[in-house]
Amino acid sequence: MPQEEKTTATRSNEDRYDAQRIETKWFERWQQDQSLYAAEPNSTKPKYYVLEMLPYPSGALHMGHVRNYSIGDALARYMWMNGYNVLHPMGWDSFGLPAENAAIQNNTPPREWTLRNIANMKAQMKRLGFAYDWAREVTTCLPEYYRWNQWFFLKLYEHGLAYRKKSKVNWCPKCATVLANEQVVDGCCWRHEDTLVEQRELEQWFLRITKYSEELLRDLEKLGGWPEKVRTMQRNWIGRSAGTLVDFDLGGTVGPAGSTITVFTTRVDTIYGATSVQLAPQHPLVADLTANKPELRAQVDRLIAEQRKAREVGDIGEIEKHGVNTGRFALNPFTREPVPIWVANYILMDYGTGAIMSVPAHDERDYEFSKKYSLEIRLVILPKAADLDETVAEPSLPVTTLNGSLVNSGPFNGMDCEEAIQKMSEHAEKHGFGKAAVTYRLKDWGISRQRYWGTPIPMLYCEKDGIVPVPEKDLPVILPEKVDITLTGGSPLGRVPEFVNTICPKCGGPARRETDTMDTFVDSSWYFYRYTDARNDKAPFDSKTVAYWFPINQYIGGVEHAILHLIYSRFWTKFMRDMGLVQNDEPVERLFTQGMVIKDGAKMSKSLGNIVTPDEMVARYGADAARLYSLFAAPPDRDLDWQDAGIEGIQRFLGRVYRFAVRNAPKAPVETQLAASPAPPETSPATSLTPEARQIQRKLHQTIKRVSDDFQGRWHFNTCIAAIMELVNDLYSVENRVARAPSPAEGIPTVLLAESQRALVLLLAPFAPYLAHELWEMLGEKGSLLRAPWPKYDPALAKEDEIELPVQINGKLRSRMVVSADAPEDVVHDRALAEEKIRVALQGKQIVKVIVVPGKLVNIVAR
RNA sequence: GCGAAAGUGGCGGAAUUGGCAGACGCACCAGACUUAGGAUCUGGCGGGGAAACCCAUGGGGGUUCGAGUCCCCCCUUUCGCACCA
Repeated sequence: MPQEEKTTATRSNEDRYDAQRIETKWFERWQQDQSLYAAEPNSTKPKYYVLEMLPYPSGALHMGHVRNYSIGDALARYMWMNGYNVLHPMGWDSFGLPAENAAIQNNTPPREWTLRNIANMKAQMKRLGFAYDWAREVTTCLPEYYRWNQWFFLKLYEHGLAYRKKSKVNWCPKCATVLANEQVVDGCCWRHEDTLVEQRELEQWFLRITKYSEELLRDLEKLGGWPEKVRTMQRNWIGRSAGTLVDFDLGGTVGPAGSTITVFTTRVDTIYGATSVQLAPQHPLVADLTANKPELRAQVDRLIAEQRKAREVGDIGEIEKHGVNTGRFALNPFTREPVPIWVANYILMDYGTGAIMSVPAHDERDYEFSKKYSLEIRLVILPKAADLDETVAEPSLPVTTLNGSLVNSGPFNGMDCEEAIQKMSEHAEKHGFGKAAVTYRLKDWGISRQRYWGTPIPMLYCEKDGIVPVPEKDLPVILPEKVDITLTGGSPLGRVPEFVNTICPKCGGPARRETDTMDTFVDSSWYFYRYTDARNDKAPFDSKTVAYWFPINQYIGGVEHAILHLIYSRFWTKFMRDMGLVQNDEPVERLFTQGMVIKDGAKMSKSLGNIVTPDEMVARYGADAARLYSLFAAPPDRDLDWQDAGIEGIQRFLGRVYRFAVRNAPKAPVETQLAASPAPPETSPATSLTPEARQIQRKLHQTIKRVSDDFQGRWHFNTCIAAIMELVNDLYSVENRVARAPSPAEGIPTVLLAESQRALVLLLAPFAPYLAHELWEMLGEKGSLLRAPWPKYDPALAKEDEIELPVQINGKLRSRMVVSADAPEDVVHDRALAEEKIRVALQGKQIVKVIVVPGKLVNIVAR
């Protein structure tokens, strides 16, 4: 190659990296082939289902989306290149409140607003070059999708898993609708963190997710590919607690005849020490206890106010314990002793039974409370340690250990706590005043929403036949278009007579439709099954097709869905399995939660004005640069601090790659220089290479190894992109050295150069697809880059010939020496001691020990 | 209060099993090419010191030939849980 061509860059337009030109060219080509990223039907390849969480079409993509999809797209492309049949779809979680709010503000119908946003965001995704199979696109707000929500609802109803009940529900005044428990955070609405959720008594549809409480908990053990953090959050949310229900008899003094107070306890072994019963202020019996006692009622109301206030502050744990004595008594069924009934502000109605037995000697809260009100404290458990220690007369209270034995407990004296819990539960059950029980924090999923933009619940109310499901053949129940959606006066659908008024399919008489719509988390509970068979109009999907693709091999999204979407969709899968629709117990094999994109130390948000938009980045730097930077700036599981200057560095790097390729573009078709397959060992044996060529070859194989390893393991794309940069830096540095060399024979063999360029393009393909395609074409390659085999590395060629070993004296660096990489230990040992600097430093000292760590260092211990 | 993760140059971040702390990138400095440079190429770049060297991974102890990495105590940040009976 003539030297003039290899010197530093010239200013010609040809070798300028013009991201817009390259990306526009390929963007247009990709638009013409809609099947480019389609999965192969009847493929013999192994399948791989990679999925990013579908977005809500809010209007435009933000950088968090770009990051999420850049990770998924890199993986999808990598798996394609590794010979997998890849499913990589995308869709729109397109029902929901923002569309209604926008409609109210801009006077645009929700449907129009939503579809316009989808069109915009889809165009953005395409421009960013994400490889989605758009033929499988799912849009949850269209009847072709939501009819299956309705179908599933009917199936749930048939199986007794959907039911209607009147109950206290969470109401957000700003959303003007009911919320699920999962949508309440610290007593406030998940969308309005400053808005306290109210309790309203309403008739609502619930899904019986609690039927699967135990399995949802147990199967978390199977999800080894999930972050431990997410599993812990789900475990906490399900909140399993094993204990005993015990009825305290009221002796007919309170409430209807035979009324009892049922308490839940995990420590029934301490029941002989129960010296009071505590009720939540909202407990139903409180009404009877306070009947004709306005003074008492007022005190209870004060307790309720205290609870509310603590919730508001979001710190119920810090509430000062207060209680009132009702003056009534309940019988401890074990001792037949009457104990006073109190109402206390620290007892929660929504946990357990809303009533507890108070055992001050063996529970910290009960101890604190009973001390305050001078209630009796009765010791019934002796810790083992205190038994042995003669000098301690009384163990310090409260004693909460399970490692003790019972005293003052009648026939149960002397038993271990564990044994006593079992025996006493059996005893209670045998005598009809209790039983072993498991309680969960998880409650049934309330899905009714008093809003317009959602799936209509396919139910009718007939005066004669009561609740009647819409017959399957009448699905979908279409969401009407022209609806007044202002926030006043309950469900908007209730104001559409032609929707509400219908005919009962049973009796033919008049009937009213349900006017609430479904929680949008219903939509996302099963959408990923629909992708496998997205255009099916006979069923939500074909079970055989699902069996081929499921479970999802890799799911990628934000950790904010750890308990909402990710627990609902696990429930949905288990229900569908029990229906025989799917075979898998769990929808997602591996879950990856990427970090947030932040800027200037805060999450990007309009109100803070620290927004960087993808459109802006694509226009200024190109899609490749935006994507590559979102992967390079931080490991994907950590938060990413966006810096505008950082993306410029990435753009420079892409320019360096491009210019190197242009300078060294093959003069003849590649086929004549290089065998068709990338088989480096044969094409360029290490032995005959100049040091420069060998350096490139070694770096090339090391880089392939590093990038491949990262995809297989840690997904630290920041370091593997850094590795590719190092390779490019080495290519530049060798190019420069060769250009300055006296003899042309020092050059890099054309074959090795071509091999390096080819591998470089392949390594970049998952991260920067536009540039990779451009260079692939420039190399004269004809086949699809997406299906080109991922490069292989040869460990022998990746190995260093010589290494620089540090030589330490007492752990301090004193010298360095270059040795052959496989030099035997004794040679390294002798060389180290012969080093000039070492000899000087060791003068007057005595060598105690020499530690040689092959390939790492030498440390001489001397005194 | 309990649990988890994190804390490394001016900045984002490397250091996969205890083995040269600071890879890669940004910013900055210098040189080259240039009418010009917000382009490109080359080199420098933790702090102190003239140098030999010394000091440095939130702070303090410890284990070890050797600690960013392991152990103990403490501080800060983020996240999760929080009177769960």
